[in-house]
Order: sequence, then C-alpha cells, then structure tokens
Amino acid sequence: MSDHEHKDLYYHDLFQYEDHEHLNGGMISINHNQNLQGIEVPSYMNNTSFAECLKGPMDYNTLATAFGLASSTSDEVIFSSANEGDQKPAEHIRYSGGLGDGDGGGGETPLTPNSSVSSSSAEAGAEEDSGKSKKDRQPKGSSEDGGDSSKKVMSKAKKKGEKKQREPRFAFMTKSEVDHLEDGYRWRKYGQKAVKNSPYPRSYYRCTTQKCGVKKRVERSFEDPSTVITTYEGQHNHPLPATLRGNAAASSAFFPHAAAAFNYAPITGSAGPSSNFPQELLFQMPHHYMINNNNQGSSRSVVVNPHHPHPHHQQQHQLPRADQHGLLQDLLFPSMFLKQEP
DNA sequence: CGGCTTTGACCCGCGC
DNA sequence: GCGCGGGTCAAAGCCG
Repeated sequence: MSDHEHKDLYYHDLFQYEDHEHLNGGMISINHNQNLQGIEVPSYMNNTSFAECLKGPMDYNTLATAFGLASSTSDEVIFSSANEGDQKPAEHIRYSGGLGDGDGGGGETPLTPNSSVSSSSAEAGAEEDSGKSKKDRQPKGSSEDGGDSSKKVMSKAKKKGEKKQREPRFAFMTKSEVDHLEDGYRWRKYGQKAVKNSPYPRSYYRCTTQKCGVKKRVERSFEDPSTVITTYEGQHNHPLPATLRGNAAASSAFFPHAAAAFNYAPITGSAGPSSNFPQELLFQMPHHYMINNNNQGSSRSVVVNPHHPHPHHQQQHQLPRADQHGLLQDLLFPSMFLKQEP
C-alpha cells in the first residue's frame, strides 16, 4: 500500500480552521424548541432544496448547493442549531467533511467500521493515532536506562515506512458556554495546547473505552468566543456507555444531530467518494448519539445507532434495547433525515 | 485508590 | 538544517 494512495483515498484535515470566514454564509438554523419544524432555512436557500437534500440521495453537491456553498470548492457543510432557550445561547453546528472528489479509486474506503474488513487503514488508525505511535517517546526526566530504547527505535522504524494517516475528521461549531459538550461518551483529556492566534487553548480528548481510538479536540473559536469547535476523529466501536444513556449528563450534544443525519443518509451511485457525499462522513461518525435537550426542563434524549453495515440500504435502526422505547418518538431532529417510512 | 486533569517535554511533519 | 506548530505522552497532582 503506497502511502500516496492512501493520501488520495482519505481526506484528512477536512476542517480548515483558517477558512471559517468564507463559509459563514452557509448555515442552517435549527431551533431546538421547535423540533423539526423549527429548522430554519437560510433565506438564500429555498426550502425545497433543503428538503431535497435531506430526503433525496445525499449527494454532496446537492447539499452544498442547497447550503449555498460552492460545491466545487467547498469542503464543508455547516449546521447551525439555534437554541433560543433562555439561558443557553443559540447553538450552532458546523458540520464539515472533505470532498472526496478526487478519484481516489473509491471502493477502498472502509465501509464497515466494525468489520475491519477494509483496510485497516482507517480502523487501525483509530486504534492509536497510527501516525505517531506514542510509545516511542523517551521519558525525559529520567534519562532512561536505554533499555527500552530498542523498543522505541523499533516503533520508530516501523512507522518510518508507513506514513502516518489520520482518521477522517468531523468538526462542529457549537455555541456553548461549556467547552466540553457531552455527547454520551466518556472522554479523557490527554492534552491541551495553546492555539496559535487564539487566546483559547485546544483540548485533546480520547474515548475512555478500551479499544476505541476515537479522539476529539475541543477549542473555542477566537472569532466568536461563544462558539466551541469540536472535532471528532475516528469512530466508536462500542455502544454508548450505559451510565450515560438517558442521563442528564448528556446535556447539549447537538452536533451529533448532523452526524446522525448523515449516517442515515443513503448513499447512491458508486462506492467511490467522488461524486457523492464523501463516505468518510458517512462511516466515520460515532455509532450512537445521545442528544439531550434540556430546554424547559423537559430533558429529551435521542440515541441513534446507525450500525449501517450496508451503506446502500436505507437506514436501519438498531437502537439499544434499553433505549428503543421512547427514543424514536422523541427524535428532535433526525426524523427528517432518517426519512422514516410512513 | 482509581480515574481524570494538568502540564511540560517530546516527536513529527512541514515550510522556509 | 532549522524553527514552528500541532499532536501526544506520561508524571504528578487532584478529586470523589
């Protein structure tokens, strides 16, 4: 497997923070207080196009067009969820994904997250940041006995051949006062770095579940301090931690709405990422989403469990038993995306 | 005491 | 080659 090939196949760094400005125009407003009907379509975008995007084949270009983005150039689709609730300011969600338009010779993209069938590439990567495999670090302070140096060298050499490749990423912008938004999963912070040109640091989190290599970065927008940018990398290979399901702990994870939406979106056309919505978007999202709407004390939660082993199928829900009841009817947002059969 | 956060050091890729 | 910035590690500290 040549590194270059992978480079072409997978589009990492889908989210360019520096490019935020030019995308600010494409936002959809979703009013959490009004359920689905609350979705406000930007003036420049007619309802029809929006609806088509959601109901029809998830064609990236269609989406992009509907969102007022230049489909040919833009990599992002922005979701904005306006929570007009009292205390909480509006929530904006920016969804971003890379356009897999480059040939890349599709088919190679991992389709089944859990079935590591496809090229370890993405899967293995998730395990532990493939690229710079940790461990090859040498404890500074203790000057080490060199005993492990071998280990270190080894891993180093190993990585030498294969270029590091990151998991596809998904970023969301959320208006929130809290940096780390609950999304139903448990995360452990493993680092924090100052962000260039920003007074706000960027925090790095890793899913605490073993074997799950999902990571996420959280940082506050320096342009709009009230906005938190959450970037997911990788996909969960496990269900939501039971302890968090239906728990108030999951307070305002709005970004998953968008994620869920795309996860359920049927893919049409070839398996290639070229003309359609980039597959990364469809398969790299967490499998479950818990969404809690705390507005007005009526906490509602939604758990979406795509498990979409077959992208060409219509969405198939496999909600966790415990959550199966009451959740669907509680869907605040996904139903229109889910395109549920009447 | 276990789990999590903090934080400085380290590694790596990339541009110059 | 060097410096910079992003990302990660892991020891130390904190907390329930």
